[in-house]
Amino acid sequence: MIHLTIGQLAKETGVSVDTIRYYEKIGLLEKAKRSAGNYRYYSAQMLSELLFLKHCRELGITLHDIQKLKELSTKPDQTCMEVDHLIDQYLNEVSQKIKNLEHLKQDLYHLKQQCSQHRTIQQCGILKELHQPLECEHESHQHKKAPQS
Amino acid sequence: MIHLTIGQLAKETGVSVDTIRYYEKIGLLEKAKRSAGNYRYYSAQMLSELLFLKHCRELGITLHDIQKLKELSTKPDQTCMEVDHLIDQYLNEVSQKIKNLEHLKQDLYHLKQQCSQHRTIQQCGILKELHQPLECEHESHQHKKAPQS
DNA sequence: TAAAACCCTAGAGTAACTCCAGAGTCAAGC
DNA sequence: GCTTGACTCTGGAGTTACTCTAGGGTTTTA
Repeated sequence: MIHLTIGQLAKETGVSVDTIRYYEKIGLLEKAKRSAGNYRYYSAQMLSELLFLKHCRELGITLHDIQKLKELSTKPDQTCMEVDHLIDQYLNEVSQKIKNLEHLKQDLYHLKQQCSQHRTIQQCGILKELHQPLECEHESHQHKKAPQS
Repeated sequence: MIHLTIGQLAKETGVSVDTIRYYEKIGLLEKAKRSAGNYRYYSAQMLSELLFLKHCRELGITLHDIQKLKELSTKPDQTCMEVDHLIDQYLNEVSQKIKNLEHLKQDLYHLKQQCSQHRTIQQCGILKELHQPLECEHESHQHKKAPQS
């Protein structure tokens, strides 16, 4: 019978202690059992649950959508169209993000060309260019939202 | 002499009213002059400042780094090595993000193959797979951080 | 003169954590 | 038995870059 403390679970899964407590707090992870001293402890089942969460997160699935997946899991006889659809959505999003980033890369590259080292700020082509509308080869680009770090 | 209200400035630049006020609050944009009725109003100079901000954001430059760029701008005789370096950093980041997303896309695509429509949740290959470690062709991938939406 | 359209402020909310202080618990060594 | 260090607990604040709300004032238009 596995019986892990939260620190051990964290090590085992690569998910931080804080994050595990956070998942519990928002109800994404079942409330852990407690020892006499009020420490959380975890079974193999919980470990596997947490790994599921982790894999989903690595795929960029939001906590909200993970919740949806978990709810779907409780209805074993429904078709999995919805699951399929959700993954499709993420595929589209990722493809779109890649496109936007490629544009961004072009723009940044173009910007970089404007300035070589050993000039002064006053002559800096980069700063000059940033004060103008961007107008590179791909005129019609619109990365509506700047990517979050 | 241009004399724009905040709403007009927002329309002109495509930056929301809330965002403009936010930039002022955090000191990224100079405090606007006020009319008798306490309305902000803006000159052509301010408009151009805001466009600079906007272009930077479109390139994914953080507010913190935009501040840095502005500070550098006030030292016209320094070399622009730092500016160059900053843009380089963003180029690297963007390239790395693209790589990670390409991996992600592979993973999601692989996942999608696991399930065709018209199965039940119980048989769903996607959900099954999410409960296992991901192990696709590119064994050694590590998108350390899931991409933010 | 009244309504619609605009503007003001302060503060809360968003996602998904991360970090902190202050306190309790546990195992090992002396 | 006691101390020390490593671990755990809680509640709450901080992060980024906004966005939204409530509750009010101002300006413009009909």
